Amino acid sequence: MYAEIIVDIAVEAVDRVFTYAIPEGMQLQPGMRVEVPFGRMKKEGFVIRMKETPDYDPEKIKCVLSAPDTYPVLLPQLMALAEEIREKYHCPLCEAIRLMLPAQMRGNRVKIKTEEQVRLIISQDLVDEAIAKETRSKKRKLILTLLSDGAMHPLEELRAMVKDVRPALNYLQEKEIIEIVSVETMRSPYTGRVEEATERQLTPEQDEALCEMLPALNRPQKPFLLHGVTGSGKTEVYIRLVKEAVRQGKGAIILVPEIVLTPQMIQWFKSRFGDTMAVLHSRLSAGERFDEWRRIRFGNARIVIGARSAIFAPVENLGVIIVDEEHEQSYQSQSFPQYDAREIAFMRSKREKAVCVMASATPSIYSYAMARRGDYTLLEMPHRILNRPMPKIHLVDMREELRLGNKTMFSRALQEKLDACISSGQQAMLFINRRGYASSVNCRKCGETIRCSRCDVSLTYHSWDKTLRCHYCGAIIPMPEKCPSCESTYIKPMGTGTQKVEEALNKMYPSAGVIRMDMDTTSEKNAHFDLVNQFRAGKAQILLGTQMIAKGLDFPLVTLVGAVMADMSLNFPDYRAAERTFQLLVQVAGRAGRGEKPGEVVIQSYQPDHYALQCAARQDYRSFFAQEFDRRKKSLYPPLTMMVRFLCDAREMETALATAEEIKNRITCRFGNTPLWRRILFIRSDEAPISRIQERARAQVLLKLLNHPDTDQLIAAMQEMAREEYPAHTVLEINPVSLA
DNA sequence: AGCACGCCGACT
DNA sequence: GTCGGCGTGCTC
Repeated sequence: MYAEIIVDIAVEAVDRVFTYAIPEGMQLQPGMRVEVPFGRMKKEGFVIRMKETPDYDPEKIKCVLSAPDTYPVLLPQLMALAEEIREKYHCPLCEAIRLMLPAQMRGNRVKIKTEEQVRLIISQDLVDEAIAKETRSKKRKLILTLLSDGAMHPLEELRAMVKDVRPALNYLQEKEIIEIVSVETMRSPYTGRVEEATERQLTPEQDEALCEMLPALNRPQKPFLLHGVTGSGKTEVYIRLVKEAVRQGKGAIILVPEIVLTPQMIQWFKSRFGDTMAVLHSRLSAGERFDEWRRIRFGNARIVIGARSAIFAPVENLGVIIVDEEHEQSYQSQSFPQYDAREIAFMRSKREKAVCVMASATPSIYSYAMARRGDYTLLEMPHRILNRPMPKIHLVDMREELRLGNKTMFSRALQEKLDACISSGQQAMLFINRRGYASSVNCRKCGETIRCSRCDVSLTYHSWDKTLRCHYCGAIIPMPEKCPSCESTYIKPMGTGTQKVEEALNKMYPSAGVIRMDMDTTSEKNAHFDLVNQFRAGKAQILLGTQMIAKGLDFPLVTLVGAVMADMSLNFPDYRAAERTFQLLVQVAGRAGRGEKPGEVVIQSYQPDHYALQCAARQDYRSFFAQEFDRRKKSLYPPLTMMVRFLCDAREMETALATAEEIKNRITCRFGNTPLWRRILFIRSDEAPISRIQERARAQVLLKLLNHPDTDQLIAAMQEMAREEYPAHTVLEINPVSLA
């Protein structure tokens, strides 16, 4: 017998199967991992298929060396999916396969944790006799009594019950009364009990959405886009759907944006599904990750909740895929291959006939467009559970405040409501999308802004240690006494950041307690979790923070939410600025009024007429979508087109620019006279918006491509181009998350 | 990826 | 005359 094998080398030149002979007695199946001789190297590979007769010179065929596992590490469905990924993202097959295996599995560095366990090896009826005979040692008597149930007992357990247990055990082992064996164990981060949560009555909206989705478990259907407002109870719908899948003997995958941000989601699922659930996210240790993977692979866990890469979990008989907060950018991988977990979810659900649900309170423009076109089935839940009202939203024009002499960062409206909220003992959340004390430090005399010496960005003042910090390279310098360019001492922090707001709040409400959550206060391991819990426990009345407090948190006592500078993200040089601002504001506003008391929201803005703010204030997704989609269509932006960018970085801007220019010219020469040229709507090479980061000059080639089946060839060609060597280091980005 | 094979410049 | 530069090309 022969096996066709993909060798684990990520290069196009070897991205094809090689035929190996299977030695006598070796049991191989497609999907298994093998070690093979390759050239004069020893390499890992994957069995793609078995063959009776080789189509390669049998004289030259070598033998498989070994198979490290006894089972296929790749399920057939996932092997097929890997092939599909190779085609779609133009990567070698082994790169696609790597996505599907826990990192430690490669390179044979798998350490399987073992635990010593003890049990009786004499028959049950001899035990009492043995216990009776143990008059010499109380310890041995106790051990035998503990073991008399015939079950395996972890050595640790005995150690806890009997001190200095080892000699006694050795004695009993020698007498062949007990045996001590090593048993493979799992390092499971979330072992635990099922605390049967009270089943909540579904609202008619939830029920209707669920009833639409359930039939898809048995009859393949288009993916669903579940558009449910904040607080509409999407999680409960997921749970019911998964429950039914489990009842039918199927498994489920639930994707969440960043698992550390949604501990609540895990709690909910854990309380319903207990140990049949596995959790996969970036903060697990290598060992934990591997064990969770094995629990899934061997069917001990059939429900998987995890971040982006969990879409590749080896769940057999997959019934449901849910993508929660579908609009989040974190579903797009930033490393090669640049897959999008939502696309993979779609591909996988189609292949495995699973129900696919994309859900959000603020669907991405892409998904809603798909739904409108009929590629997704749209389900809407426009009301909150328990007839709770949506929060009342006030949009405040900060220009008007200034005109009336209010120079503080809080409008009169926010100030009043904050006063009322604090004095009545309730909780408030304030959102400001910038960390640090101020946005920049400016010289009042020459107008100069203090910039990072290594990056092309302004430095941010941090008040607690009086430093200036670069948020791109992390550089820290002491706050200078005078302006670096004109030596004037009249330099001053401008604008507002979380630290400045914190300072103001502490002054205004000395006894209320303020918790600040941003990159600077959450860098330690459990800081995020701890701060959230402190606020939930009522240790402070005000939670202040950046993006990270905007999503997924559920504090029932919060009745007031303020967005201090709501339009900050609106002026980024990015075509998604409006979409991001809208999403952020709707999500932030959604934190208010999640408990019994209704919530209020104050959105402060200098551009209150902008449709992103207007629509957010009305919580009017449809209107926002209509206007944004129209704008994208007019300006030819995604999802109607594709943005592609080569990012070239080098020591000197000259080099970076030259490389960008060269790439642009090569594209022009190569495709200028072909029909594919018509798919390129726009090509330009120039400096990147942030022209220097960490002392590296940045230039770019920016392309806008028409969505068309044959655009794929262009992408493939560009991917190849990006791999070549240039004077400047070059990477290709497809629909990049940031255009900085 | 790694390594061999192969065709042109300065040295034991 | 050789030692060695790293440019193509192959690996079952």
